[in-house]
Amino acid sequence: MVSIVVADDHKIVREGLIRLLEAREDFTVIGEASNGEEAVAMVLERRPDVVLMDINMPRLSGIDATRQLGKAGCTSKILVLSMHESRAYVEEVLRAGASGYVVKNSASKDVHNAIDAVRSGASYLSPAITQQVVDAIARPGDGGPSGISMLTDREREVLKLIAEGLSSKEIASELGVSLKTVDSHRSNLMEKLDIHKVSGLVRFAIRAGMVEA
Amino acid sequence: MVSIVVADDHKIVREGLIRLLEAREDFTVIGEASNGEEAVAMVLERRPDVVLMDINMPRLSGIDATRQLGKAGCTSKILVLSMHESRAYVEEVLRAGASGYVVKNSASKDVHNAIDAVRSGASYLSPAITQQVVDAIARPGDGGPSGISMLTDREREVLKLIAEGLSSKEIASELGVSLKTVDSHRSNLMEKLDIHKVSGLVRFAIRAGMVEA
DNA sequence: AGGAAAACTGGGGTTTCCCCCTGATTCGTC
DNA sequence: GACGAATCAGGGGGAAACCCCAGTTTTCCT
Repeated sequence: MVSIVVADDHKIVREGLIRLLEAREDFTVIGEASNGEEAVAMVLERRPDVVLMDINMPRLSGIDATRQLGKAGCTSKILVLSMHESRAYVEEVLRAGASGYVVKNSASKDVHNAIDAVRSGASYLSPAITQQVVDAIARPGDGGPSGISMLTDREREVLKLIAEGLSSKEIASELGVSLKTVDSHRSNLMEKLDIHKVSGLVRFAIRAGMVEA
Repeated sequence: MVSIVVADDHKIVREGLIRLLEAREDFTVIGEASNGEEAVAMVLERRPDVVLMDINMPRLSGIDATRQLGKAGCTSKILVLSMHESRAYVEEVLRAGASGYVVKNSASKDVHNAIDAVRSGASYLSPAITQQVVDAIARPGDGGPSGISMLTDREREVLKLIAEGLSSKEIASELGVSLKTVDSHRSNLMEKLDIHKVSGLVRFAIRAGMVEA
């Protein structure tokens, strides 16, 4: 019997997923969470075999939740569910400690297979993205890890706030640092991403799932 | 017996929805579509009682698909499924001719109720958004349709280029007009949309489907 | 443990661009 | 003629982008 916690911010999606999971008699859903914080707390308390975690969630993203669970020494296998197929995403998710990455455009059978895979200690990547991972490995000199992974935590934070529409001054006050510091981070991340316009940063942040469109 | 077509670009979401729908014995799903064009073709061919339509779909958005079905004289009731709760969305959806608006953060029971409602000729709006619609009606002078429809062709063109990352100077040369003209359009469209930051414009343009993220 | 590298922090100054303001002219439509 | 749309213009305030720099802390590697 495989115990599972489902985390997704949309109730109806959660319900649907649970139905699909419980079509397998050896799967049992022991909890559901509607945001990242709730997911972390629930997983640490109930210790499921597998966590089916959406990326886009309020309060704490699925990626950050995965990271926290890893630091907390949690042994539950984490299967990330995402609507994005971009390489940057997959990298981030796997580095955060997830065991699998399933795109939402998968059949329920694929999810079943993914759960079986991570249960046995393996990794699972949706067919749609394995090719991209292979591509990424095949050409390591194409400019590096494609973006977001080369940013520091602070730079990611600043990027997110830029994309949300805050001015540098507002970001400075939000983060409790000086305007000049924000300016530095801003310059540095623009240099790293080779994106030198706000519009480009916003699109990048949206593609990367850091902010909603 | 109520016949239903489900349109959503994520297969797993479709599957989940179908399960939830068929939990009601008087509901039967007679087709599923993964994009707007497919949805329009299928609905016109199979004439379901109800269409459960996601907004975010490739090729043709759920809103545009709804509009096309209306023009084609389709009598199927359209129930739009959306992850957004903003007023601008709801207005656009209803003006496109949909009979209902259900946020994804609803329980399956709500979807059942919504289908019953539109079947009997009524409208259905998720509790989360009814208040917003009431607000919008209560103050009709707050700017009108609150969206892209109030922009002129030229302003839309400028907005698109802004969102694509061009500077005003580049837009001017692209359109073959002076920098000052672009500046005017820029100011005017910002005023109309009440969005005064590039980041906000980019997100708006992406939501409106004018540019890719 | 010790040192190197990176990250985070802060500052000064310059240039460019954005944003808003007030105007104006032409054109087509109602 | 009134109106809206599109075109163009000047000027001013402010933010952003880019340049230089440097101190502190954290992280990483040997």
